[in-house]
Amino acid sequence: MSMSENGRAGEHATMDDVARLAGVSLKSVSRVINAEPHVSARLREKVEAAISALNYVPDTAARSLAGSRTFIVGLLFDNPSPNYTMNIQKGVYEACRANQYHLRIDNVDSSAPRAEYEARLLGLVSNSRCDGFILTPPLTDDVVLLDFLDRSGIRYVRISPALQAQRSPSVCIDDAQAAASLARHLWELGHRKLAVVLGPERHLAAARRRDGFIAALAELGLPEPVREVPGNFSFEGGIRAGTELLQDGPRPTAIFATNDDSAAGVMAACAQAGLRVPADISVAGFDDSWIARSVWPYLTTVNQPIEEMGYAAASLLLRKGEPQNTPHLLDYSLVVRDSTAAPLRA
Amino acid sequence: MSMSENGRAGEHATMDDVARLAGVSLKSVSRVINAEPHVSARLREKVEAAISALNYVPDTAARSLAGSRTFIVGLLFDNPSPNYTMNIQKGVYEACRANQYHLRIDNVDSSAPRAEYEARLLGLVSNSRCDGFILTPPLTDDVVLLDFLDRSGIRYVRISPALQAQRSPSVCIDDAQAAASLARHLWELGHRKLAVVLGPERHLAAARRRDGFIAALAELGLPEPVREVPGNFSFEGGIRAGTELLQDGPRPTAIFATNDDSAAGVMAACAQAGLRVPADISVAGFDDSWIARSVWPYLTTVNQPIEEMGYAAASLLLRKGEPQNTPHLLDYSLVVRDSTAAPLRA
DNA sequence: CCGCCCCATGTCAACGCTGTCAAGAAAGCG
DNA sequence: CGCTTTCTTGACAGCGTTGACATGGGGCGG
Repeated sequence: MSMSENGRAGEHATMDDVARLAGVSLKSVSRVINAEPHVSARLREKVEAAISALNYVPDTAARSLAGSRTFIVGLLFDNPSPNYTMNIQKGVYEACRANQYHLRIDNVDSSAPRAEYEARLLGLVSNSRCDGFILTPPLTDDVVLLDFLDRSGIRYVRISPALQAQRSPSVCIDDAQAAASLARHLWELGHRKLAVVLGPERHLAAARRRDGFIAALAELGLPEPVREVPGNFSFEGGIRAGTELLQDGPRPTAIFATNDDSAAGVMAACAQAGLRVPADISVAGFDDSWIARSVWPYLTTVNQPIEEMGYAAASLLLRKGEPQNTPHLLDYSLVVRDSTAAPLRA
Repeated sequence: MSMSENGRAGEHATMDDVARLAGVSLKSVSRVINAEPHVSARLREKVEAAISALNYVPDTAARSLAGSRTFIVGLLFDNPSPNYTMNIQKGVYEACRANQYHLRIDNVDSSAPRAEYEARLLGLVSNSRCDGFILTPPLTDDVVLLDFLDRSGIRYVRISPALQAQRSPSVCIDDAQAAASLARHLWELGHRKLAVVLGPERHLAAARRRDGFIAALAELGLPEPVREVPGNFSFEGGIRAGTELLQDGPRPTAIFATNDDSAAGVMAACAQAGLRVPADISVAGFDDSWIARSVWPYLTTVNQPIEEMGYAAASLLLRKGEPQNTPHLLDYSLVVRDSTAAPLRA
């Protein structure tokens, strides 16, 4: 109906205009906008007509000044991997938009000195006047932050928390099961000499991936132990880990890196060592991030619905009523691409 | 001085509290906060002491309701490449933070039908009540949007605009010169058979890179024409372009892809064709995005200070007084890594 | 048929800050 | 030394919305 006909520069209709045009009181307009009960259908219609005729959009500043809500969701990042961050952000953004909320993004840098970092983090949270926060790893497991939020009565939803899953609403996938499905995939291809590239020590989700992977193989009856080398979720770390695995000891026929960046690094190490993926060696990652399709061959990995997780987290945060503290589990899926294949017969 | 001592949940000090503690009027506090003239040093000190004692932070909602500013900068994206977007965002964010501004991010999707896209874009701009906008390509060259902003008297700064450089404040690098420096690098290594992978047709910056590259070679006296194949700034596009260049006709000894993603694709195509980079063929990109260090060998490329561009753009927007419409030029730098080397003697 | 309660709607004072205007103090000038 | 100008400070009314409360009409039990 309403054309993009708002006309003159900077002239915004106010609630007053709507009320006058609809012939009702200010408060009634407010009621319609906020979907409050005790509004007759007729009144609602009149108001809605006036709103769209005037192309009225409520003024957020006035709303938050008068009311108790700010209509802002805070998204907190620390040390972002660009792809992950972008995807989360996109999902959260869409959910905010659907709920007429705005998104405020803040970065903290945990590599700063702890005291400074903490001061900044708590300052950010207490001064930004958001209606709630969405936390991503590793902030999800920062006990100081969680304590502060709880103490202040600020709502928050965590994405893929590793600690105290029952402490707050959260969304995540079953990392262990997901890694297990990858383990079965490699097993079924015929791989028996396997290795894992671990994640950062404090990243507990990475540890769960490792555990799920190894447990699944044990269950399948893998004869020999899985080799494990450290990694740090980065491409360089992947190169180092891959190099280590290829140089010393018996060479694995398949390597599972606990995220895609590491896996890409492992593939680079293989190329350096003159091995062809997947003919000579299989490599698999985890996340299905953008890099999984920016390497050749395309990476076999586990897809986490990252954007969807962001969307779900924001929806959880914005939903009225008492939040559930049980984790909201989303589906992962195994994405078989070109970096895994049956091992050559020796 | 001030500890993170703001104490009880949700209790924020107001200007009233500050005024009372400092023993001055409300308005005086306001003056200090807004750095208005005509404030004695003594008064300023008293107020500042009270502010930090109370850990006072002005309420943005009230400020924007009462005043004419909203303290929000809008950052508009369309079809974001994750790395580019993240870096711009980071720079803009930091500049906002330095100026006590907040950042609002909005995405539009230009692949939607034109009418819908336009309605959304203009709605976004006119309803979001930002003090100004930062535009990134390709939004920088959307004439409908620019007209609307100008007509509405809304300030904006463009990052790397391609059209009508004098129309608004903008920040950019000299794409042609940057590509030329890459051309000279390849020339000096001894390459004489060169090829370019182009960018999306409408991306004019990509065209400028191509032009600068070719012009520099012509000036150096390159005996034969540079081969050109289409690309679309994506990894897949790079693979296709690379494959095309390697299959038909005389094989180039060096390939310049007009962005890093394409370059990574070209490298993948080389690997598929059994060629080794840089021994058999050199590859160079443009952007120095994150992918340049997520491939092996690490990519030789041109560094655009993307984050800095975001920072500069926001600073320009927030600076008081009449903005300059001459482009704000930032420095690029040639980043020589491992993907380029002297060609083998035939 | 009366009184009570509930539903629909309205009135009005905040919310925390800035813009306008006024007033007092200090400084400049002849 | 008195008058004007300039500098410094303050009083007060909104900004556009919501929350608390008031009001009046209709349904329902007794």
